Amino acid sequence: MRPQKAEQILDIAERMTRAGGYGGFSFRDIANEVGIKSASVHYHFPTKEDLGAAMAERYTDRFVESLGDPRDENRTTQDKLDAYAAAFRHALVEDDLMCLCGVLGAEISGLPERVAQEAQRFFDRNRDWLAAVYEADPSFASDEAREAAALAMIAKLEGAMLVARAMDDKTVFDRVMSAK
Amino acid sequence: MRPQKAEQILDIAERMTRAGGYGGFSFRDIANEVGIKSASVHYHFPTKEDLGAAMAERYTDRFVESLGDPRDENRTTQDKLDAYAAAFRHALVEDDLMCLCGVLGAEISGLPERVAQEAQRFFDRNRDWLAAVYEADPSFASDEAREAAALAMIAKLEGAMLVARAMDDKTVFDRVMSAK
DNA sequence: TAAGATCTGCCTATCAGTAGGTAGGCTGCA
DNA sequence: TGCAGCCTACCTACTGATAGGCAGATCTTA
Repeated sequence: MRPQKAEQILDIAERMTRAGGYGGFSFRDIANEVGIKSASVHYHFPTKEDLGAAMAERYTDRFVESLGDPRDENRTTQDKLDAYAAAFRHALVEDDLMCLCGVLGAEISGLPERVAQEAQRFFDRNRDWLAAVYEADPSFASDEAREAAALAMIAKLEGAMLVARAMDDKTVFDRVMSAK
Repeated sequence: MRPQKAEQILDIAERMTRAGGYGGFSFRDIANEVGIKSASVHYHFPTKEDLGAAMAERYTDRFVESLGDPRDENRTTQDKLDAYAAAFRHALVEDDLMCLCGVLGAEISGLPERVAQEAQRFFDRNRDWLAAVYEADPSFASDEAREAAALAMIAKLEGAMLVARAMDDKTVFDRVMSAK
């Protein structure tokens, strides 16, 4: 288990990053909010890259874990897909923030290596989860088709979040998701 | 007309922003590449907000202008939509960069006001262009339906770009766009 | 069980580097 | 002569990061 203070630091860094990107937080910003000095933040996370990678790793693990088992036979495929979309919707509407790895993905070539790797892992894990869900759908004939559908679903959701935030209109998300 | 040097400055700022976000360029970065001093960049664009807003404005104007007339009767609806998707594809594959306003949209709450406004204008203009294209499609019964379809198209394209870059795999874009 | 050693979590102080931004001067061209 | 365009030189504020120290908890061992 990570110390409570470290979790608190990650909470704040995550919120600031989801609002303004990887450059949107500094060790001093975080320290001020936690109520410690910036040098003490370095005690928990030696470098900004360490902090960024830990933040993205935790986000991905939590997110994928919240989705549950993609092969759970007690839930329909549609239920799982609805729950998947609801996870994104929650991040946008409840948190009033962008998806962390969506933000990081947008500025990926400006990120430290390990942060970029963790951001990439989010999308790999999401694709795998959705592709596993689609295994129960006989209308998909191949792994390639399932993977393409998975990527399309992720893209639509990330895009819907991004556009909703950019246009400063959260109804955009629902309109995109229910468009024919 | 803007002086040639100012255009060059915007070119470099745009490329750097599309790679690493609004925080991904500095006046010094740009000055070094242009071959002048950072103080001279301030001569052309007094503040970073001025530069950022001009960059986003130029990007939007060029992009929308390249799309042509959405009500042009010499082109089919499908042709126009294909050309629209191709414009995004070009930005990703040819430039090897994210959409400028996609990046800005992702970090929108951390942007200076006028830059955020220009980013928003990109999406407004795109929505209007697509909605106008859909006017020729009788399967859309209302302005609301056309607007929803327009937003869904933008979201899918921005999302496809974002995911393709985050996963460091440009084939993702085509797979998303051709998924059933 | 007492004494010493070590660990945790924070502090102060400071660093070199970079950020955006400004004042004022030089140069060459219309 | 005037001004566009660039320069030098500088500013303040902030960046991530490091060194060294200190109080208190915890562990070790004689």
